[in-house]
Amino acid sequence: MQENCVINVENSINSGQVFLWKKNGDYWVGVNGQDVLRIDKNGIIESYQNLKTDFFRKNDDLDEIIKSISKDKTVRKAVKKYVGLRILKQDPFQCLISFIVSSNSNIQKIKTNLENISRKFGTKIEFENQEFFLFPDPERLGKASINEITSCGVGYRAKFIKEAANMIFSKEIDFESLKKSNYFETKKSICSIPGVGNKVADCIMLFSLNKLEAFPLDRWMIRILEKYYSNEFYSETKTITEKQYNILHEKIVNHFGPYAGYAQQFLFKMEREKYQKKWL
DNA sequence: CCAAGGCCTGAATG
DNA sequence: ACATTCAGGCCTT
Repeated sequence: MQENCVINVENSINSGQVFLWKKNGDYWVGVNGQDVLRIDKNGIIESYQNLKTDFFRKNDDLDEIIKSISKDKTVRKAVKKYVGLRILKQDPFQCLISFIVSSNSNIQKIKTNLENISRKFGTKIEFENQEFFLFPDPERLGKASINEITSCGVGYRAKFIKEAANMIFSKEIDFESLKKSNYFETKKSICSIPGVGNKVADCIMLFSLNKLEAFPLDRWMIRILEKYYSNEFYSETKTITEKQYNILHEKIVNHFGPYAGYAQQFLFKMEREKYQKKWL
C-alpha cells in the first residue's frame, strides 16, 4: 500500500475546514448539509442518509499531488509531518454559510454560531441513538428573519446569510454548475454573494467546489508567507487589496502548481499547531 | 485604484 | 472590576 493512501481523520477534521464536528468515543461525528457522517479512525464513513459522499476526496492522487506541491523545504516538512491530511469535500451551502460566518471572527465563536443556526433552523434527527440538527437548507435560511438569524450570535453577518441563502435558493448561484466551471468564473460568481470576498471565496471553492488551485489568504497564511516565503512572495503593502490578492495568488500558483490548495492546507495546519491553536 | 474606518460579538488581555 | 484589543474579512466612503 502506498503511504499516501493513508487518511488521517483526526488531522483532517482538525484543520480549520469544518466546524460542526465532535469526537464520540472512537468516532468522529459531524453534520454535512442534510446528512450526518460518522467516521472511524480509518476513514470509513457511515451516514444518516446512507449517501455515498467522497468526503475525503479519495480520487485525488496524493502521491502525485504531494510530489507536485513539494517545491520547497517548508512544504516538504509539512507534508511529512502531516501524512494523511486531506482536503475535505463539504456540502457547498453549509460551507458557504460557515465561511461567511467566519469572517473577522474566531474558531470558537464560529462553531457556536453554526451550532446555533443548526439548532434553530435545521431539522432534528436521530442517528445512532443521538440527536442531531441537520444544517438548514437554503429555503429555510432565506425565509428566516434577520432578527432570528442575529439571535444566533452572528451580528452584522445576519443579512449576508439571508441574502446568500436566497441567491442559492433562487438558483442565481448554482453550485452544481460551478463545480464544472473553472477557477476564475467560479470565483467571480461567488464573490457576488454579499459577505463573500477573496478569502471566503477561496475557502468555499477549495473545500466544496473542487477548485484545488484555490489558496485562501487569511491572516495566518499572510504571516506564513512573510515568515517562510519573503523572497518568493514579497509584497510592499501591509493591507492586501483585491488586486494585490490576485497578484499574490498568481505567484503562488506559479510556485506551487495546480494543487496549491493542498500546500495551503499543510502549511496552515503546521503553523497553527505550532501556536497550539484550538480547532473545535 | 487605494487607504482608512467601521462593524456584531465575546473571549482574552491590560 | 472595567476598558481595550483581537479574532481565519468585508463593505463603504
